Amino acid sequence: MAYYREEQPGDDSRSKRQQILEAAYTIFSQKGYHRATVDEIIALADTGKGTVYNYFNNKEQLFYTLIRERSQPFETALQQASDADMPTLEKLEAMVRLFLKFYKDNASLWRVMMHEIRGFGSEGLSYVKTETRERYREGFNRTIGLLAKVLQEGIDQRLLKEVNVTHASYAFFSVIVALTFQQFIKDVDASAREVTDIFINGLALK
Amino acid sequence: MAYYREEQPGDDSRSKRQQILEAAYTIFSQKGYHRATVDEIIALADTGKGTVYNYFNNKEQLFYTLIRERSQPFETALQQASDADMPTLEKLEAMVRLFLKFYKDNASLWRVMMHEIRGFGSEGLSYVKTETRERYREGFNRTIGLLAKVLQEGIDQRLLKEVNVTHASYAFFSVIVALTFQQFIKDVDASAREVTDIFINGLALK
Amino acid sequence: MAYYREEQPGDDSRSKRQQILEAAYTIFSQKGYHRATVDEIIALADTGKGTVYNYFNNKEQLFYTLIRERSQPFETALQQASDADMPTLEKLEAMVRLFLKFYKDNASLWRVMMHEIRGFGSEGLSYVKTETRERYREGFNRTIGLLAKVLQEGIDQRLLKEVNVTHASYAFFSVIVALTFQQFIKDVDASAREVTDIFINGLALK
Amino acid sequence: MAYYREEQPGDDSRSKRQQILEAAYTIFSQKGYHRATVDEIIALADTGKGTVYNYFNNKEQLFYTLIRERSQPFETALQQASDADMPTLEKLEAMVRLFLKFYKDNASLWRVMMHEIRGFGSEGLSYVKTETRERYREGFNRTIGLLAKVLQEGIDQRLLKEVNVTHASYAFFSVIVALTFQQFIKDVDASAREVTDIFINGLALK
DNA sequence: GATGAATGAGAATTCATTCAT
DNA sequence: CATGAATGAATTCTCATTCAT
Repeated sequence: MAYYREEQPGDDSRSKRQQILEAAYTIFSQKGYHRATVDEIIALADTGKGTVYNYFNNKEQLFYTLIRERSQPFETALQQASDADMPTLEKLEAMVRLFLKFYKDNASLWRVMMHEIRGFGSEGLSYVKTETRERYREGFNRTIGLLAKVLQEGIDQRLLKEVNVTHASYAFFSVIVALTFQQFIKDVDASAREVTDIFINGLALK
Repeated sequence: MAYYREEQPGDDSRSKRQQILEAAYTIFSQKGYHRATVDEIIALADTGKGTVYNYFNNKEQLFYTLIRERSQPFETALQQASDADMPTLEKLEAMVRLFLKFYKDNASLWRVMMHEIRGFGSEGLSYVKTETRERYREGFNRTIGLLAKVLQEGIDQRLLKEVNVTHASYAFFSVIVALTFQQFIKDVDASAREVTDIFINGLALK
Repeated sequence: MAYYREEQPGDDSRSKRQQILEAAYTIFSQKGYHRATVDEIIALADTGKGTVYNYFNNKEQLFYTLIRERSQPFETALQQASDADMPTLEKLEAMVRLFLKFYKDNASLWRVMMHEIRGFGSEGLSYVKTETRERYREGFNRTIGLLAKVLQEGIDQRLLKEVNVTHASYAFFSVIVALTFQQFIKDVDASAREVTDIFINGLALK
Repeated sequence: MAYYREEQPGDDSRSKRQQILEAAYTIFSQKGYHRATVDEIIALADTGKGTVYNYFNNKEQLFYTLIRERSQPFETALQQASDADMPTLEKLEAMVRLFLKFYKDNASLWRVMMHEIRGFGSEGLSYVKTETRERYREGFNRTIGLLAKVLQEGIDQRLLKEVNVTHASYAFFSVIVALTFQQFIKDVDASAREVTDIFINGLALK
C-alpha cells in the first residue's frame, strides 16, 4: 500500500542516538578510551555536546553501551551455535567462524575494551560501578566459556585429549583475536578451517 | 679486594633514575598509561617532580624507556636461543619457555604497552615521533619474527606442515600472552611443554 | 640592625595562597558562592588556575577555608569576652561590640556563608562531607551560645526577665546582623550601646 | 446552582501555570535558587519544559513571579493593618502577628529570596534588569517601612523613645525573620506577644 | 643535579533556553 | 498551547610540563 517508507521520521529521533553511537565507535576504535574526547565524537556525529549527555550519563556509559549493543547479537549467535545439534568438531569450526567474523569487524573497539575492562571505576569516581564492569567481564568470560563447553564435549566423546579446557579455550580465543588484530584474516571461512585444523591436528606432519 | 667502591654520587644519580623507573614500572602496571600520574610515580620513587624531567623528556619517553630497558635482556636471550645449535623442536620449546618466563614477570606492563603502542603520537602533540613508536613496534615484531624463523626451519626440515609461518608465529605468541595475562602459568617449564605439544601435535587423540 | 626587612621571600610562598584567599574573599562576597567563578578569582589573584587547586581541593573547600580563617580570631575574642570578669551587662555590651565589629567587616561573606551552610553536599557529590558542614554550623551556633550564656547569667543575677535565652540570643544576634547587612553601622561603639540599650530597656518611655 | 463550571480548557491553562508555580515553590525552597533546576521543577509540576517558557521568560522571572504572587496578599494585609484605627501598640502587635504568620509559612523561600535579591542581573547576562530587581527590593523595603511608620506613630504619641525608626524597624523585622528561620515559632499569637513585649519593655526586670 | 610551586591547555559535565512539531 | 529533543556556553577540575632556586 505504502509506495515508500518514510525513513527520516522514525529514524530521526533514534538517529541522534545512533549517530552518536556510530561516531563513538569510530573515535573509540581509533583513539582508545582515554584519548577519545567527547568533542571529537560530537564533531563526527554532527551533534551538540548536550545531546550526548541526554542519551548517556557520561563518557564511560557511552562506551559500555556501545560495547553492549555491538556484542549482543554476536553473543546470541554464539550461544545458538554452541547449542546446535551437530558433530562437535564441525560445531567448533562454526563457532570459530563466528568469532573470526565478529572480531574481524570489531577488532579495534574490542582491543580497547579488553584493555579498559580492567581499570574502570577503581575508585568511587565513576557512575559505572564495579558491578557494571564485572557484568561486562562476565559477558566476556561467558563467550569463552562456550568454547570450553564444546571442547569438553569433544573430550567426553574421546575426540580430543584430556587437556585443561579453560586453558585451551583461552588459547583458542587468543589466537582468533591475534589474527584479527593483525588483520591477517581475509577469508573468514578459510581462516576458520585453518585455525581449527591447527588446533585439532597440530603443526606436525604425520 | 676492591680498593674503592663507586660512592653515592655516581650511585645516587643512577639510583634516582633507577628509582623512578622502578616506580614507573609499578604504577604503569597497576594503572595503565593514562591513569598513571607523574605525581604517583614520584611519590613512590620518593623524588621530586623536576627530577623525572631531568632524566626523561616526558611521560611518554619514560614509558618507552621502561619498556626498552626491560625488554632488552629478553630480546638478547631470545636471539641467542633462536641461533642455538639444537634440534628445532627443542629449540622451539626453549623459546616458548623464555617467552613464558618474560611475560609471566611482565604481564601487566606489557599488557599496557601492547595497548598503547597503537595510538601514540598520532598527532604532532607528542615528543615521541612516529619513527620512535615504529621502532618499538619493530622490536616487537622482531621477537615474533624469531619464532617464525624457527618454525620455518621446522618446515624446511619436513618436521612441520607448510603453514603460513607469520600467522603461526602470531598464534603461538598470542597463546603465550593469553595464558600469562590470565595468570594460568604456574610452572613455566611444564607450561612450555604443554603449549608446544598442543601446537605441534594438536588436541586430537591419535 | 637590619635597616629593612625583606618582605617578599617569606611572603612569597604564603603570598600565593594568601592572594587567592583574598581574591576569593572579594569575589565570594560580591557574587555569592554560585555566581563566583574560579576564573574570576584567579584573575583577581593574578595566578594560575592550577595554583588554586594546589592549595585547595576544590571551590567548596576554598570557601570553607576562607570562612574558617576569618572567623577564628573573632571566635577566640568572643570566647574571652564571655569569660571576662566583668559586670554582666557591660560584658554583654562588649560582646555586642565584637559582633558588630566582626560583621561590619565581613557582612557580605557571612551573608553568603549563612545561606550556603544549609545546602552544601546534600548528595555525595562533594568532597566536603556533611560532617564538615556540620562543624561550621556548630561553630556558628557556638558563638550564639556564648550570648545565651551571658544572658542566662543576667537572669541568674535577677538582672533580666526569665525569657527563653535561646530565642533571645538569636534575636540579639539577628539584630546585629541585620544592622550590619543594611550598613546602618557607622560608629561601632555607639551602635553597641544603642542595641544593648534597646534590648535591655525596651523602646517604651518609662 | 452554578449553571456552568469553567471547564478544563480555561482551568487547564491556569492550572499549568499554577502547577509550575507550586512546584517551583517547593524546589526553590528546598534547594535554593542555583541548585534548583528547571528539570526538577517540571518533573514535580508534571509538565513539559517548553511550557515553563511559555509562561515565564526564564528561570529568574519564574522565581520573581513566585515571590511577587506569594507576597502580595501579605503586603495588602499588612498595609491594612498599619492603616487600622487601633491603639498603636496593639497595632504593632497585630502587624508582628502578620509578619510571623507569613514568614512561618514561607521561611524557606524567603530565605532564598533575601539571599538572591542582591546579586541578580549584576551583569547584562540576565533578562531581569536592575530596575526589576530594584522593584523587588523596594517592595521589601516597603513592608519594613510600614513598621517604621507605626513606630513613628508611637514616638509621636510619646509612647516610645525617640529612636532611629529605620534602625528599629529593621531590628524588629530581623528578629521576626530569625525566629521563623530557626523554627522557634510554634504559636504565632504567643510569639507575637513575646516579641512585642521584649521590644517595647526590654529584657530588664523593672 | 634535585626540587616543587606555578601554570594553563584540555576535558568532562551541567543546565537554561530554543524551536520545530 | 504543550512538548521535549537538541543545543552550546559556562564551569569545575586534572595533570603534564616548566623553571627559578
